Amino acid sequence: MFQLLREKIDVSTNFSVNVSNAMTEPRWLSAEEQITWLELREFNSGLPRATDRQLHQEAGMSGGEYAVLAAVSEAPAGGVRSGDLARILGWEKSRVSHLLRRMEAKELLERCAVSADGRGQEITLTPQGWDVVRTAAPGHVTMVREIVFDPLTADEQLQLRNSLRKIRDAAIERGLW
Amino acid sequence: MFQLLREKIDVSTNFSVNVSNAMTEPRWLSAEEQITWLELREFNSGLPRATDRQLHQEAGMSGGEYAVLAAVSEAPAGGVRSGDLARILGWEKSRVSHLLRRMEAKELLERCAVSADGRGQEITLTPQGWDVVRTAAPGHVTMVREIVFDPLTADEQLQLRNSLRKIRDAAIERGLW
DNA sequence: CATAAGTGGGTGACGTGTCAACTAAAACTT
DNA sequence: AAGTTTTAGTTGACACGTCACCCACTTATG
Repeated sequence: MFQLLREKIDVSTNFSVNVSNAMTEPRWLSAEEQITWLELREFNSGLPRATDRQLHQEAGMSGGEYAVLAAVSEAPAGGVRSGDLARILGWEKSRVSHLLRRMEAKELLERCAVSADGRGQEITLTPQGWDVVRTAAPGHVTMVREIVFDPLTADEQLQLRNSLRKIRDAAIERGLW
Repeated sequence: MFQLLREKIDVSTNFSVNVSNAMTEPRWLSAEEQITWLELREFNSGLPRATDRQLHQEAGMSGGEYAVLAAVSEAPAGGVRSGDLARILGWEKSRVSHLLRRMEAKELLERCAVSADGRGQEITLTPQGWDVVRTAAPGHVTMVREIVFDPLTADEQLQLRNSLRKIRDAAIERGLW
């Protein structure tokens, strides 16, 4: 009936959509649009699942952990503030906080108070942390290249990127992101 | 150092990558590729987050729940087998099982044993379940249209879909998906 | 100086997805 | 008919992201 997003008239159950919601009938998705939307959903879950699985199997690490290790490894020697980390990764503070706690428990990184600001802290990789990124990076980058770049021409890659950026920018502008 | 996926030579710490991993240095991502990859990651988390939020606020429902309700509403009157549901949605059986249990508790649907196959079951929407999809659908489809279709031309939509399909097909073929 | 407002960061509950192991009922096999 | 293998579906442990608060420290305002 509501095949993921399209309205399909079914004579056996005649109901009236939208008596209260809005005066105008929404613009339902066409068959074409629906295929695109499903492809998008499939992609949104499938790609992260695939890359996460690779990381997990080959490096015993989640995608989030990799992102954090990589971001911290990028930072100036002194360490990073966890708020900056949140900004760099575009994550919520609490998400960062939770993940840092788990990673600290695994001794991948250290959180130590910073003198200048009583509430701040600085994150540094432990030697183990360095080892882990270092050994994980080659396998991960290879996977990423194989899965997203190899199947596309340079032109398609650019087109794809631009389309995604357009969607994101428009959404941000409208406060939907 | 490992800025999410590119190698950045840092003279202060000279280590040798890949002593054990593989003989050949992996093909690191170029600056361009890296931007694309980050855009992809951002998209993969951002779009579901945005649509889920809309659904949650306006319909008190998760994206997964919407998908199940929609899929079941599409099915022939007799109900769906949960295995078919898993196939339709492309989900794991356990994922479906967990979600069905929660949704049954909310009385959005019913699971009843089917006579023909002793281990099977058929899922049917409750009247409440119907109500919920029916009222949620217009708002959700509007959101989807605004966030992914409105910002793109018809041509871009098609290009996008094709690129995503290419990536997915190649990944499936290689067993990466 | 005191008090209010803002900021850096943490906490706990909750819903979710994954994996691996499991039960029970078909469906083959000989 | 007895044993083996599939198949349908469940369960539990675990990691994760979100949300809504909360706490401690800093900064601005009076």
